[in-house]
Amino acid sequence: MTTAAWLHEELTAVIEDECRLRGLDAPAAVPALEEPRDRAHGDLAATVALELARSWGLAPRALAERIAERLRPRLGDRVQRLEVAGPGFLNFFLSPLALLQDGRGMAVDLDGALAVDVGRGARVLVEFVSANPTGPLHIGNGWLSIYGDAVARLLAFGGFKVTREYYVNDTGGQIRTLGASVLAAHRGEAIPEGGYRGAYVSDLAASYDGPDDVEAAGRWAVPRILAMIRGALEELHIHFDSWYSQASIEEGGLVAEVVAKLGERGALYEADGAVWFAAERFGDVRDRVLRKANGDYTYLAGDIAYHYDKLVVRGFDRAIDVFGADHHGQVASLFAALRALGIDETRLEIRLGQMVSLLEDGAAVKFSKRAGTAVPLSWLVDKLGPDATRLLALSSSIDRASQVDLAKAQATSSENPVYYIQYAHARVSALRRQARQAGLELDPATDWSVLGHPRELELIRGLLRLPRVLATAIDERAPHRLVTWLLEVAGAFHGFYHDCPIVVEGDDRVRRARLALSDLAGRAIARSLDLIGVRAVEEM
RNA sequence: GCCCUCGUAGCUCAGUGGAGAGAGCAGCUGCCUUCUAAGCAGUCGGUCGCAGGUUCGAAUCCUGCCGAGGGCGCCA
Repeated sequence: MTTAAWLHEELTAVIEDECRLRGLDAPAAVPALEEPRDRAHGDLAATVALELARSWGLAPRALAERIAERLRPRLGDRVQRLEVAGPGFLNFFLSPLALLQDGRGMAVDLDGALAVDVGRGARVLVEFVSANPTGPLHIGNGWLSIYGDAVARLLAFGGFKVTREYYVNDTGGQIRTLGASVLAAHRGEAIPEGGYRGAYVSDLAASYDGPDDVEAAGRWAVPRILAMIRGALEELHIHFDSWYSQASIEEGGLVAEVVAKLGERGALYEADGAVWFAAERFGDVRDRVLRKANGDYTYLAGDIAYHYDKLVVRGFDRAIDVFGADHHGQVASLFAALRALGIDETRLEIRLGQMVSLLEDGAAVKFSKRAGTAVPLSWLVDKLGPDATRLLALSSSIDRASQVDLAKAQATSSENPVYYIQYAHARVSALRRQARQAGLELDPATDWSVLGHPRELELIRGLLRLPRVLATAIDERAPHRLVTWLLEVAGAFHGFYHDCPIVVEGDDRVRRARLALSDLAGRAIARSLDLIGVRAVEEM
């Protein structure tokens, strides 16, 4: 057991005992100990006294003193000092021994230390990218593809059975527009108003040999464009388990079936020759058309059927959609439809990523296919490589509209954070090689008690933070938290490496312990990099 | 007009109920005859958009305002 877990147990025991003495109900749970930002406040801190003071009718400080007094005799040599500070914080100063024990424990069983099983085998469908197959992916698409892929990796690590799916919008007006663009280019005519003008259109048109029909040309072009999209994703090590066709849902009759189901539940009405979904009654901001006056189904009708397919027909326990903020308008409608269909809406989770823009000459330029400001994803990957691209995309939260400074991303590529992290791993790899050559055996269970340098302790503290960070990253679907941790721990490792000789150290016991610590850092970094899909290199 | 998201250092961003707010880049200053200097150390830099409120405690929660982005189609 880690020191933090053990302290939490002791603290809980004291508080429960104190409750009995006072005839009070024990709190549902004593919050976990926190790591204060300021080391002057100890290694771990508890805020229970502040939280319980009111209901116990005591001054927080007095309550903290009382808890501290009861706790002190139980602490032994793993805690150097317990002090009450500020308004009533309980600050624990651990003995180096406790940290070293925890570090050694983690080194001996890293898998055990990191294990989280929040998924319990639940089947989750993660839908992401799903960009219309009318042109190559741009950087904005790319950012969210990388995010979706990292979330899928995290969920799989967290015990979910994950399926990655790309929803292919291979039907409807845009495909006709695409077909018309290809045909026009094929005939050497001008691209029609509102059509697709990229170079890929003329490339495709050159090899088009089908009939002179807009539908046919569109259907012909889609798989070819999808191949381009797939290629760009493969470069980033993003693979899908399933490419799900919108047309197939329509042709299979599911759209009609689901619309009928909504009708049976009294959620539909007709007006102006169209079939409407009474979405407002189910929480949407307005009602929506599902079937147009001309008999065609709307995109929303297909999307509702698609989600019905995910959650009912295919029976996934959970569906996670990763959308760009420009699809924000769909969210309320989809949830309204789930409510109307009687499907537990908590099974659907929609992650909206804010828009990505390009920073050029200090001004943001939005990605727009029409305005011609969409930079192809593959262009950036060619410049930076998959690792730097992925790390750049994952270093900030998707809740924030991020700005990519292309000039900086390229010019400072050697100073890119990805190299800082990979360099730490490469250094560990070099140490392992040199240790082998020097006949120094790597043993995680070696005696760690010979360590104690501030750099060593700082690195161990950082490593011990990983289990909590990982759990949070999974829970919040926030891979950027792992990136933040990687940067911190890489920094701690570089500091340790700089000040603490390892293979060349004279004291053999210290050599072995430092090698074990380095090795642990390397494994923890490699594991985390793998979860965000960035390679851990052996040398640089 | 209504709805959603965001506003933190010159720039790009962490931190979303805990104690004097952090990192990287940019600027300035040191450190390579020992395991990779793609490194380490120091320094400069902030009314956490503004104003109220809730709380023992607010960058974090609530309200209003300002600013940015997105949405509000019988488009997809």
